[in-house]
Amino acid sequence: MARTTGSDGGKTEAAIRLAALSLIARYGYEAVSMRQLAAEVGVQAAALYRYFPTKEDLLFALMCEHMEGLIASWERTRSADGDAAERLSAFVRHHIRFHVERRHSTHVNNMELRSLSREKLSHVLRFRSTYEKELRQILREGQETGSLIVDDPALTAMAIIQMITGVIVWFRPDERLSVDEVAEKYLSMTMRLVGADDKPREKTGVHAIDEFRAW
Amino acid sequence: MARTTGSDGGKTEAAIRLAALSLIARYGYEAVSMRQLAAEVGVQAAALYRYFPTKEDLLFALMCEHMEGLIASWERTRSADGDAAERLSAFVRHHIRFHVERRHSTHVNNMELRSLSREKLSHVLRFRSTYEKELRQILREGQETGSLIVDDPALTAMAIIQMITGVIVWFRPDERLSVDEVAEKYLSMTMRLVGADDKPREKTGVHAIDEFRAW
DNA sequence: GAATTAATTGAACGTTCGTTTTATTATTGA
DNA sequence: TCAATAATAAAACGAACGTTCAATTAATTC
Repeated sequence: MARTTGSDGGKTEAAIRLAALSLIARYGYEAVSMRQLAAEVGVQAAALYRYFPTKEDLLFALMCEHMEGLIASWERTRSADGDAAERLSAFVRHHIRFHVERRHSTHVNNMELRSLSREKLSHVLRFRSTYEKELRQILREGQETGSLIVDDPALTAMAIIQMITGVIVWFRPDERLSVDEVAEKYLSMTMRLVGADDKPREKTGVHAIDEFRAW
Repeated sequence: MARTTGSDGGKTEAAIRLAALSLIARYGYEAVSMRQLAAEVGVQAAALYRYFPTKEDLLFALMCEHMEGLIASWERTRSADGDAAERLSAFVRHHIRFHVERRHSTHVNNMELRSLSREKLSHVLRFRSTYEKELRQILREGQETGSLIVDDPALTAMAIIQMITGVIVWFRPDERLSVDEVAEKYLSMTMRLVGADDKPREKTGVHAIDEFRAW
């Protein structure tokens, strides 16, 4: 046998990406074999090589897609106006929602960096650094205007990102808390962490994003 | 050839554990082969099986050693007296120091859980839960006495642990910051996060641990 | 409807994996 | 000094790995 009825390159590639994210998130990149992935897609292992030249290229493609999506989504969401506290609120809310809605690719991006070659790794790290710089700039502005308590913007940015990304380690939808409830709790902790009161952000930040997200 | 001159079971096992932590932390459990590990130790692969029945048992032993050490170290450090803020300070300082000093085994414990079988996994998770409960109890006490702002003790405990464990991802000794400087910065952020001022902890917490750590 | 292209199969390649077995040597204790 | 035991080497096991190649069929184009 050979080409199957109804086969479509576009759909097959999408199915490969989806299955790969799910399997790698659960078992790890090294532990997932190309045959296992092919079986999940419902195809022979050789068919995968029509879409991705090597296993590592597949991993790299998944990571790039995630990071490009993250940066593009934040660029669509962020607003130039607003003080540092308001922009920080928007950043935290967006970050948590984006990552909770993409648990698998977030896991892959956080856990599988060591499986990339030097060049591919530095490519992904450049994406990361672009994104982290957004948070650092918000913190630095808050530090300069005195509206936020930020001892070390770079260190604080790492601490905040690790805290709010950590949601996906334990959070599962359909539990006692919704995504939005969790996001608000993490936002409160983040704002206290930088010495900003809850009050101002509740007046401004919430509804601007509410409209965008169509609650 | 067979037994080599000067060979010693105790030293060989220790060398295996050390090399395994280093290799697995760098390349990941699945990516490290028994032959690669044996070469790092300076021994043949078959010799490893005199100390660990399987590769997974080796990983499990490394994880248990780390968690038992963490819990025992905290039990030696913690003090029954002091308010919630003081006990939280001690917890954060101890956590950061312990993990920074054991970067490799911390990495292995955080990244390789998925490579364990169900039974071994639940064994390690029980260690984790024992340790996390210590932090939750501190936060709950602070919540009940009103000395700390804690909306949800379990959620706050996860957020704090993920933030302060994240140090090992970016922190390297011999840089612009020492371990203790980093620990103090994270402590400040943690205390603000739970709405506790810097002032009281600087008076009490620091010196009690200073003596223990022989600064 | 014939030619071309897209999509996939099935078999095979050489390599590496975790692990076992057997033999051999160093050390220890009587 | 000699048996017993501890520690290792060397070779081999079958299984699984990522990947390639040739053959084959479905869809598309003219």
